[in-house]
Amino acid sequence: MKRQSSLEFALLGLLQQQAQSGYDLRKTFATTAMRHFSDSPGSIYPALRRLEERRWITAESPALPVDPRRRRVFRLTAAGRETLVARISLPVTRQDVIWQLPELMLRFAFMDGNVPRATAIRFLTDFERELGGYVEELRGQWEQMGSLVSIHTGVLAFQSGIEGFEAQLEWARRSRALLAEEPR
Amino acid sequence: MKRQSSLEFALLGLLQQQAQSGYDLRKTFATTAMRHFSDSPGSIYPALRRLEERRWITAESPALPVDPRRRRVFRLTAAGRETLVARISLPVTRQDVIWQLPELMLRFAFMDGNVPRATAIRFLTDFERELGGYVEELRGQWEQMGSLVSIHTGVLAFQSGIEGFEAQLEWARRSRALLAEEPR
DNA sequence: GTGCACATGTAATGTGTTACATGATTAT
DNA sequence: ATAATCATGTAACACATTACATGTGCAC
Repeated sequence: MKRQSSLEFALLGLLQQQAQSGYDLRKTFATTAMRHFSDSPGSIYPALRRLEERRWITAESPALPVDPRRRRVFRLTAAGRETLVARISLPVTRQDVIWQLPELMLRFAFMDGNVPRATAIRFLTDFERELGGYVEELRGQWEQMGSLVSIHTGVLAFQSGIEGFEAQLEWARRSRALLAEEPR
Repeated sequence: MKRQSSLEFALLGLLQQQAQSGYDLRKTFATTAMRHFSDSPGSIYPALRRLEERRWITAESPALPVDPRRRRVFRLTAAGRETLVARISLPVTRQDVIWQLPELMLRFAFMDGNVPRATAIRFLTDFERELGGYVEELRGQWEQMGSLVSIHTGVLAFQSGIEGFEAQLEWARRSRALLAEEPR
């Protein structure tokens, strides 16, 4: 039961949306908002091979008789889809909001078409609870840092973190309301 | 000219503030806002040894004749201090705001007592410029995602990212004003 | 015909993670 | 006495990064 890496998860999610080649995926990582993933061939091709070995994706050789550019287009298998859905549906823990915020957002982003809307709403509910608790905890620490006689960059940096989390909280509340209202 | 890891940088910064043992550092990582660093012994002790080998820190044996608990208290050397200051003073690039935001905040947090206030102000100026540019770019992508007939979690997740960055921008502007006003 | 984008891959290296291991001191 | 905390360490493993390597098709 080895936990797959974030990169592998991202690859599964992208391949669920659209069957494509390693090169296509690299371009996505290089040019879109998923930039924080490396687009280096040394990370992506080995990761694709691992997914292939686990039978979560398959490579179909492209338009015949031969594609001179030997492109390999990958698509999700049923097992891959299951893995993806399982990962997306994981509960939101305090550990996640502390250490894995980007991955949580990725999970939310991949929910479309993979899980019912109720799951997305539950995700946001849990997210608000855990993140809210964490922000309170941080606030407590912040107050103990004492009335700053002069301005310390350390305290300011800490504040920046809190405000970032608060923005995410706000976003979650708004998004949950949107999803709840929205018909269908 | 090998680039040191974020962990090594964090260790240098903490040791500059206070000479302490590996165990103390682990506790800091485990309990404070620097939680996103692992507190596992398998990461910290080897990292401390690397820093020791490069002569950036030294271990002094504690209160003699013998500390039965064989605590090793580390402190920065002059060379270590130089390394720390150099890393803190690095220019803020677009790459940094995209891929290394947490590390940027760490650099800002460690500025106190290590670099003049003007450096902190310049940091924020550059930070605002680069982050502002990146946010504009993201907004452009967002508009091209098209008027969402229905609400997609993907689009919402994207929005969350933008709003997070905007919160950081706001913070930078406010903090820069504070630093500029503040006397001394 | 030269350079660039397409397309995939391997090898070396460093480092973070997890799990394991050891032993002393303090609290109950 | 015995559990928890203090304190440091190693070994196995997986993974990301960087650099290198190869070759095609197309545009100018």
